[in-house]
Order: sequence, then structure tokens, then C-alpha cells
Amino acid sequence: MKSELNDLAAFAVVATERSFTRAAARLGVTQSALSHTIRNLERRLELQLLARTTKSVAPTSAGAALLKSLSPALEQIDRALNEVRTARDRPTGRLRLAVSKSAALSVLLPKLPAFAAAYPEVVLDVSTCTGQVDLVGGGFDAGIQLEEFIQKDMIAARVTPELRLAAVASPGYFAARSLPLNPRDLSAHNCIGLRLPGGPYRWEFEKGGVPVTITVTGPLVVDDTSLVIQGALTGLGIGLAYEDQVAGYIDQGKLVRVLEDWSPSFPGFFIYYPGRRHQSAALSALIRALRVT
Amino acid sequence: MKSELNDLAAFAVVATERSFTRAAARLGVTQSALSHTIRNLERRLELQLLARTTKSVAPTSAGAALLKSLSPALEQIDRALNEVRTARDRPTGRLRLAVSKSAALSVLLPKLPAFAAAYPEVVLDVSTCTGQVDLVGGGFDAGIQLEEFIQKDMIAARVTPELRLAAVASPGYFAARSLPLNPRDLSAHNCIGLRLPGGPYRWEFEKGGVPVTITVTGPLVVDDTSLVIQGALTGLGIGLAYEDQVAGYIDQGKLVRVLEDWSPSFPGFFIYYPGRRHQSAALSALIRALRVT
DNA sequence: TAGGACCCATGAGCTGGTTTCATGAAGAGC
DNA sequence: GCTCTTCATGAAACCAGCTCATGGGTCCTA
Repeated sequence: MKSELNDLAAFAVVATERSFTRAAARLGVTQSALSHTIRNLERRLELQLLARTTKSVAPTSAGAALLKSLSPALEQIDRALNEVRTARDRPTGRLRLAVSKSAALSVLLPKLPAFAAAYPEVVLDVSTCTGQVDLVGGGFDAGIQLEEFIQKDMIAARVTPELRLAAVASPGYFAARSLPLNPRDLSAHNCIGLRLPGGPYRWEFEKGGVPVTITVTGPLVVDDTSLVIQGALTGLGIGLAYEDQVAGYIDQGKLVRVLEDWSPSFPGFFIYYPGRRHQSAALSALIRALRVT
Repeated sequence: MKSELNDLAAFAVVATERSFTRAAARLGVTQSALSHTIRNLERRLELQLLARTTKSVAPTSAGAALLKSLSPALEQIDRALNEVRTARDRPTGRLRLAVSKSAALSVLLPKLPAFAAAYPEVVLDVSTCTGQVDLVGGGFDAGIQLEEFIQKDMIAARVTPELRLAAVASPGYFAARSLPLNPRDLSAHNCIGLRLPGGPYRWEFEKGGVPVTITVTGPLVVDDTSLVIQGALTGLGIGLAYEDQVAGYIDQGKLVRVLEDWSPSFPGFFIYYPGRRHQSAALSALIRALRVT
């Protein structure tokens, strides 16, 4: 790590100030310290950068040439640091998010208009992802997923209350069939399957603390929950979807809910991110906007 | 001098390598040291720059933005450093010289063709100066002057052997006048005066260890020794010039030398520069090319 | 699934570089 | 001539940064 960057910065100040004393004051160190620093720098470079007599200090040709390329670079770094500091203090810049499709629809979109209005300088760069994502490896700042898909050692904040799944089908589908009263009855039904990255989703139910897992069959398997709902609406069979996504259809009578007493609740969606310390203002703002206690 | 430039450089390496271990190897330090460094940097900036899990490291959005402005600046600094190192090892670049007119003519010019051929990458930026010059204050790398005009605490190297002055006039001038045999005889002659920055030059002679200083008068006073010679050639009177500058005219019979036994020798010209350590290759080359033992 | 390889984090402790202090030399100004 | 300012230098103190040792965690493999 033995880099001479700090010494170069010191040199730049001395060269522009043309005085060790003034430069030392600007840098907040002793003149003596600066003298040693420059001396060491010159010793390591084996080249004199500053010519000095008792009455004046000026860069040599070599020093002047160095300063010419050095100072714009140092200024650029200074600008970059200031930008970073504003990113810390004022919500600005891009946030890369890994979000499940469902969460994008039910969590993010509803709150986006207010968020965008409040923080016009923030750009949300959303990638829809299914299953577990390597947040850091993918270069994401945060993710919104079901709790079970959240990687270890992440900080998570709840963004939905507990959720429940609802098994639904169209009234037309049930016209010729009996309603299932027990999850095991589903084996006699057409069920719309959901494919997860790890394989087909096995439907999970629970009643009185007794969990039941069912492998379902049917005419359609998809990898997107909104397609499940569409399939149910068209009468293909029974689909499993988030309660609040189908509540409207149930109210309108377009879907019929079954096995409600068997549907367990589960923790719902969380926004999560690596590292608790020092988030950018943009990320903090997003978490504040989305989180529910 | 508490600058975080070194830490920023370390951050840049980690961010591009996307690994603390590899970055540490590249920087020649322990992975542990890097971890501490980045941690401190983030603490001081109060902003997380690198997201890390046990299996991957990647810049956060803020870190990526910082890196984007940082890396070109760091590369530029690196290039600048390399240029400086070549300036040390290979004669390159500009040398700013403060040279008296006479020295430029009699010392520099004769050796310039060979020097320029040997070191095509060196540019000599010559300012002709009379009298004592503030080398450092003027931003010069070196000067060539008479010994008496060289500032204190300078390193000096002889570039001419001892010089002598010659009092000369045209044969036509002496046709109607008697030759001076003693400096005091000059008061009866037309003498071409030389004006130095500090006032008129009072002609100095010496014989047998006895110095004599004469204030001369005449129809012409100039501030440039080549004009003195021109004046003498046109028969205006007696001029004082460096022996070797008028030797040719004397051989050709265009000038006549007088008071030769009274003309003292003096140390001649020196190239001088501030600071003995770590000269640039260009300056070393120039000194080597000019110096005489 | 147990073990090994690898990676990052953390705390303690030490080391060496950086800073300060004190002093000296040299010029500028009054 | 005296004082003030500036830069250089050596010695000593201090502290930042490094290393060492260790721990937790993931991934790969047998």
C-alpha cells in the first residue's frame, strides 16, 4: 500500500503555493513536516521537483511537468469525493434493485409515484429476479424478495405485512366439480403449476399447526404468478396466488376461493441489503419509503 | 497531510479486482490490511463503497460512481509519475536556462549542435539575463554566468577556462593616435562603455599583482558586448571584449589589441543550479556536455 | 455430509513512518 | 545592525497502518 499519492498531493500544494509555510498552513501540518515529506518524495523519485533557496520556492522543469498532469487529476478526485459526499447526504443517483416480479407489482409500483416525486434525483434500476440472487455478485444495492429467498448475512426490513396465499378458480370451473375441502382433494383437480428456479413449486397448506405439502398436476405450468391468475380466470383450473392480488376478482365473483382455512400466512416481502453501516441517502430513503413496521 | 488518497487508490484496486485477496496481492500487502483500510475509508466517508459477502465483492452504486471518476484520474497520475521517471532516466523535456548574452554566444551556441544531436528530446529554453538573477524565483533550472554573478548556495561547474579581456580598436582608429601603454592613458582615448544592470562597468586591469580600475569615457555606451565589438570595428574607439570573441578579428588585422600585458584573467563562466541532489537527466546531460575541468 | 479450500472480518499488538519540537542558516526589510 | 521570515535538519514521540492469529461463512469435492 506504500503509495506516494499523499506526498504527491502535498507536492502539488507546495508547488502551487510556492511556499512551504503557506502550504503547510493549508494542509494543517507543520512546515517541518512538509519539508520532510517533500524531501522523502524527491529521494524516492530520485528527482528534484522543487527548487528552493532561502527566499523562494519554485518547481523545477520536471516538477512543473508533473504538476501539470497532476493537478487536473487531483481536482477530478476532489470532485469525485464531493459527489460521493452528496450521494451520502442527499438522495441521488442510481439504485440497482433485484426484485421478484410479484414484489415489483405489489410492493414497489404502488409506492413509486410518491417516491419519484419526493426524490426526483434517484433512478431505480430494477431487475426482476426469481429465486435467490447473489446480490453483491450481481452488483445490486438491494433486493426485495420473500424472506426465504434472502441470503444469509443480509440486513432485511419488512415491506409487507404477513401474506397469505389463496387457492382460486373460476366459478365456471367449479360448476361441474365439487369444491375441495382438504388439500388432498386437489389431486382430483386441475391445478395450475408454478415453476420456480429450483423446480416445480409444491403447494403448502397448514391447519391447526399441521403442515401439508401437495404435488399438484394440471394442464398448465408457468413461471409467473400473474399468468397463474389469468389461467384461473379462464377456467383452466385451480391456481395459487397472493391473497391481495386476487381479492378484487373474488369480490367481483370472477374467482372463487377454496381451502381458505388451510391457507397459512407467511412472512411476506422484505427489502434486504448487505451491510448495516453507511448506506447511501438514496437507499435509506427507499427503505424508509417502503418499510412497514 | 491526512489525505485519503492512498485509501482511494486501494479502493480502486479492490473494486476493479472484485476481491480483497487478489487486490492485496497486487498491492503487496495482507488481505487483512486491505480490509482495515477499506473499512476506515468507508467510516470516514460514512458511506459504503464496496458490498461484500463471503463469496463476492462488488462496488455499491456509490462506489461504482466513485470508481468511474477515480480510475481515469489515478491512471493519469500514474502516467505522470512514469513521465517523471523517464525524465530522471532519459534526457527529455524542457530546461529553462538563465544565460548571459556572452555566455550564450561563447559557451552555449558552440556546443549546441552536438548536444541537440545527442539529446533530441531535450528543449533548451534560454532566457538571456544580465547581472544576478533569482534562479529559483524565475523558475529556471540552471544559469550560466560569470562567477561573480552566481547566487549563494548554488552548485556551480566551470564551463570555460579562465578568460581574459582584450582592449581593442580598429587600425584606422589608431592611425591618428598613439597606442596606450598604461591603463591611465585610456583617459585620452575614446572608449566604448558597457552598461551593466548595476551601473557602468569600470574597466579593470592588473599588472604584477597591482589592480587598476579606470572610469572610461567615449562616444558610445552600450549594454551588449557584441555591440562593443561592432563599435570597435567601425573605428569608434577602444572597446573591451572577451579575448576569444575578438581573436579572429585580430588575426585578420581588423582589430588591434592594446594593453595586453595589463589584461588580467578571471574565472570565466559557470553553469550553476540549486541543489546537488537528484538532477533531471536532461540537466545532468547539459552539465556534462558543457563542463570543462 | 464431512472435510478442505478459499474468502472476508476482526481484535490485539507492534513497527515504522510521519509529525512535532527545537534549532540553525540565510536573506529581506526597517 | 537587528528583527522577522523562510526553509532545512536532527532527535524524539506518537500514532496510523500493518501483520498475525483467529473466526465465520460459502463452495466444491469425495
